[in-house]
Amino acid sequence: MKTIDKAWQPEKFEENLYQRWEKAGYFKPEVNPGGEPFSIIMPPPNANGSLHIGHAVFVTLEDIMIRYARLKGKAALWLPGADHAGFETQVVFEKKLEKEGKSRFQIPRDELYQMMWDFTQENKKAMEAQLKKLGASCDWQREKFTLDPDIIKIVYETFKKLYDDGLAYRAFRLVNWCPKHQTSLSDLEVKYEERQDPLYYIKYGPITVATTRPETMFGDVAIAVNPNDEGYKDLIGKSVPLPLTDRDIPVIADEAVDMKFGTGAVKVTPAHDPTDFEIGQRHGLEILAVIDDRGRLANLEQAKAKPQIIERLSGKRTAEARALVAEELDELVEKRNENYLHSVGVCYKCQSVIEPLPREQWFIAVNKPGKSGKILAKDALKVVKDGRVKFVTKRFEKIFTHWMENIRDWNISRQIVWGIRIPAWYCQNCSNEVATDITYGAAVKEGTIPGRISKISGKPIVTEGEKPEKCPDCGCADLVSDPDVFDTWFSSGQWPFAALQTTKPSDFEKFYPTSVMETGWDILFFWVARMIMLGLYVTDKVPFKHVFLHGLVRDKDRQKMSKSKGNVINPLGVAEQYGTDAVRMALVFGVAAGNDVIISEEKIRGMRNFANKIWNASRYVILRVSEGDLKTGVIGTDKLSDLDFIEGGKHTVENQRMLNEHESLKKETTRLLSDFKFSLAGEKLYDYFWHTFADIYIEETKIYFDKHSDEQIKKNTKKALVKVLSETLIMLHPFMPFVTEAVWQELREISPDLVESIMIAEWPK
RNA sequence: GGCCGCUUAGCUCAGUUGGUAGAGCGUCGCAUUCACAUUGCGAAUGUCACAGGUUCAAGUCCUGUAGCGGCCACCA
Repeated sequence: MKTIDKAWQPEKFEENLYQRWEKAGYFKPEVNPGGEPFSIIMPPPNANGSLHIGHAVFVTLEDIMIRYARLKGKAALWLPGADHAGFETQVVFEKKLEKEGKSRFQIPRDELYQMMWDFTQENKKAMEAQLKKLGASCDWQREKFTLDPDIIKIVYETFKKLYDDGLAYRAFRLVNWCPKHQTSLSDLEVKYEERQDPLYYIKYGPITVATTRPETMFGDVAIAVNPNDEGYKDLIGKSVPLPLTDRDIPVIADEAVDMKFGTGAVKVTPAHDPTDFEIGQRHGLEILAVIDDRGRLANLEQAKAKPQIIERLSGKRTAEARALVAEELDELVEKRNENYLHSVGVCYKCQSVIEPLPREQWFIAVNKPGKSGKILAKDALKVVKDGRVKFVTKRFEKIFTHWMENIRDWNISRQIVWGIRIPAWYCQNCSNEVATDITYGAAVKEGTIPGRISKISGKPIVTEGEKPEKCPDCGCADLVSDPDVFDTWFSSGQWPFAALQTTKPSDFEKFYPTSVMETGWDILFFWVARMIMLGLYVTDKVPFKHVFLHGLVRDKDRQKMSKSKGNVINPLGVAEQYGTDAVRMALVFGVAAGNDVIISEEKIRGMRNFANKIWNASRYVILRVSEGDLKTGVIGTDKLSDLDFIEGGKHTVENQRMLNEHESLKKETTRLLSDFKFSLAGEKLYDYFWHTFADIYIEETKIYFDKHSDEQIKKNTKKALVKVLSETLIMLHPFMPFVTEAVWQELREISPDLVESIMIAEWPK
């Protein structure tokens, strides 16, 4: 005697169902061998923590797309992965070390790398379990990690290709330096804050200059004025004394100087200010650095500072030095504008003020043609304009275009250990900068990372290119490797093709370009833009045909979720409490594409109620059709062998109306899903199932099950119930995979023609 | 400074090619051993920010105004 539970109990089903699906191979594209390829590369979550509610959004949306495609008979591949996440992870790990009273600067490079390797592997494992809990139907056998040796090999090949093409180059430039993390950052990783600081007016002999940063004056190499500024005409070409030092600096003329700002004269510090750097380049000025890696005054001897100044200021942090310099200058400070409002660049992770420092680093040229004729930014703009890459919410296309049109060269060197080591070597003898002849194929150097053996190649994993035998310029073997690692986005920018080229031999051929890239709009520039540029550059094809961007998750008061505000919803926690289906549905319901996702526990509870509604309405159908006992839930023995209606059979008007409405629902839902309108499709199904199928139709059937004795009508009504229910379940399945499958299995008891799993059912036509 | 978006029921938001305003949560009344109280039935609440315009018809298209939010930008 089989019974059916009175309520939907997700905890009783979810884990088992997921395991069954995975074991049956349903997550693999091979379940639909002849199907049209459909592919999504999962944005690999950072392996430095656990999944948060934002991850649940992408899992839900991508799983909806994949399950829908699979039900439509496509060979649907969802390729999972995890990201080592370079700097991000190192920041997390450094915090962890700090709590233990340690500093990363005390730990040898290889040892630190090893520690972080273990750290990310642990996180990765936990994240995989969490993705499964959320019902992600991705192909785990194709899972990739951004530090897999075969991925590193591809990243090296790309770098080499860019280098040979003249698009990856090493240059001595001003970079964004975080003095806390002691690494450079890309322009995107610098945030700007409005601040009020004093603006000092300082007398340099006959000229007064205005500055917010008097402490950089030791690096001054000139005074610049606008060539059209009558007031300074006579001074151009003359020299003025640099206070607190024993040297003079020239007065030069440059168009970049705004006559109306301050006194119309600027101190020029090429080593510590981007505009000044450019002025310096134009006039061939010395780059005199007086701030070190830790953001402290240094090199004051070379700057010819007076001895007592060197004594007093060397090693002082810039903020502290600022006040001290003002003090030393004394009456040379003509006046101070105390509350000058300006924006200051800070590190996006630690809010330390960014110091522009001159450093030798690797850059990617984005606006200039390579020898190949390719221009990264321009080519990327073109494919978007052509519609070869379509943004699902059109407005992001404008944002993308605007950014891409104003993009500047990209600094990819990071002075950290966690990441892919830049495979470049420098000759010690011929002082010739670069001797980078990268042999990437055998990316192996014994003992670099002790004890770390690749599962794939069986060789030790390293993050360095193989050392070239000799310098191509002078022939010596005295080569040293670049100590830096790549910006993590340089490797993740290659993710779609790199991942597909390293899973199965035919995957790239079959699944690239991928169908959809679904991710958060906050990484539109960081990631999506770079994927388009690099994907196009390396493969000559776009990496994806559609970009679907989702927003930020906020609470019901529109507040961003954060640990400090205490409004964080842990997706796994609420999934445990209300069921995964409820969480998933709550994350798409009422959310327009690209908009922020507003979530609250009440909303999740509402969707839990819906899951229960599905369960109970189905329970009713199963008990009715099988002639079971509605009260106890004991399923009867009657079965429906096929769902075709009896020839010439009679239908009640209610049946007929129901079947008609169901037909239009199918059309509508299919259209909405194909159009990426997940929210509308979900709402439609919700409304239909609850307020039409359950509230109206089922209620109507009660009447004629009780009152009519016509067997043919009864039979047709049963068939209509099962047909409408089973097809609606299939349509709901992408949204709520667990309850729909659980019900499907019960339904098979009374309708044996249904396929063994709803996952491999056919999308209703 | 440039660009983008938002303004619809008490709250949070949908609204698909312009065709008599919707959902979730909440509120009020009634029902209750009949699939489901994780329920059913019924009810209330909106000059769709404001001002113009196009149209037979505008929440939906155009122009302007106000408020809010976001992104980008090297102002010493």
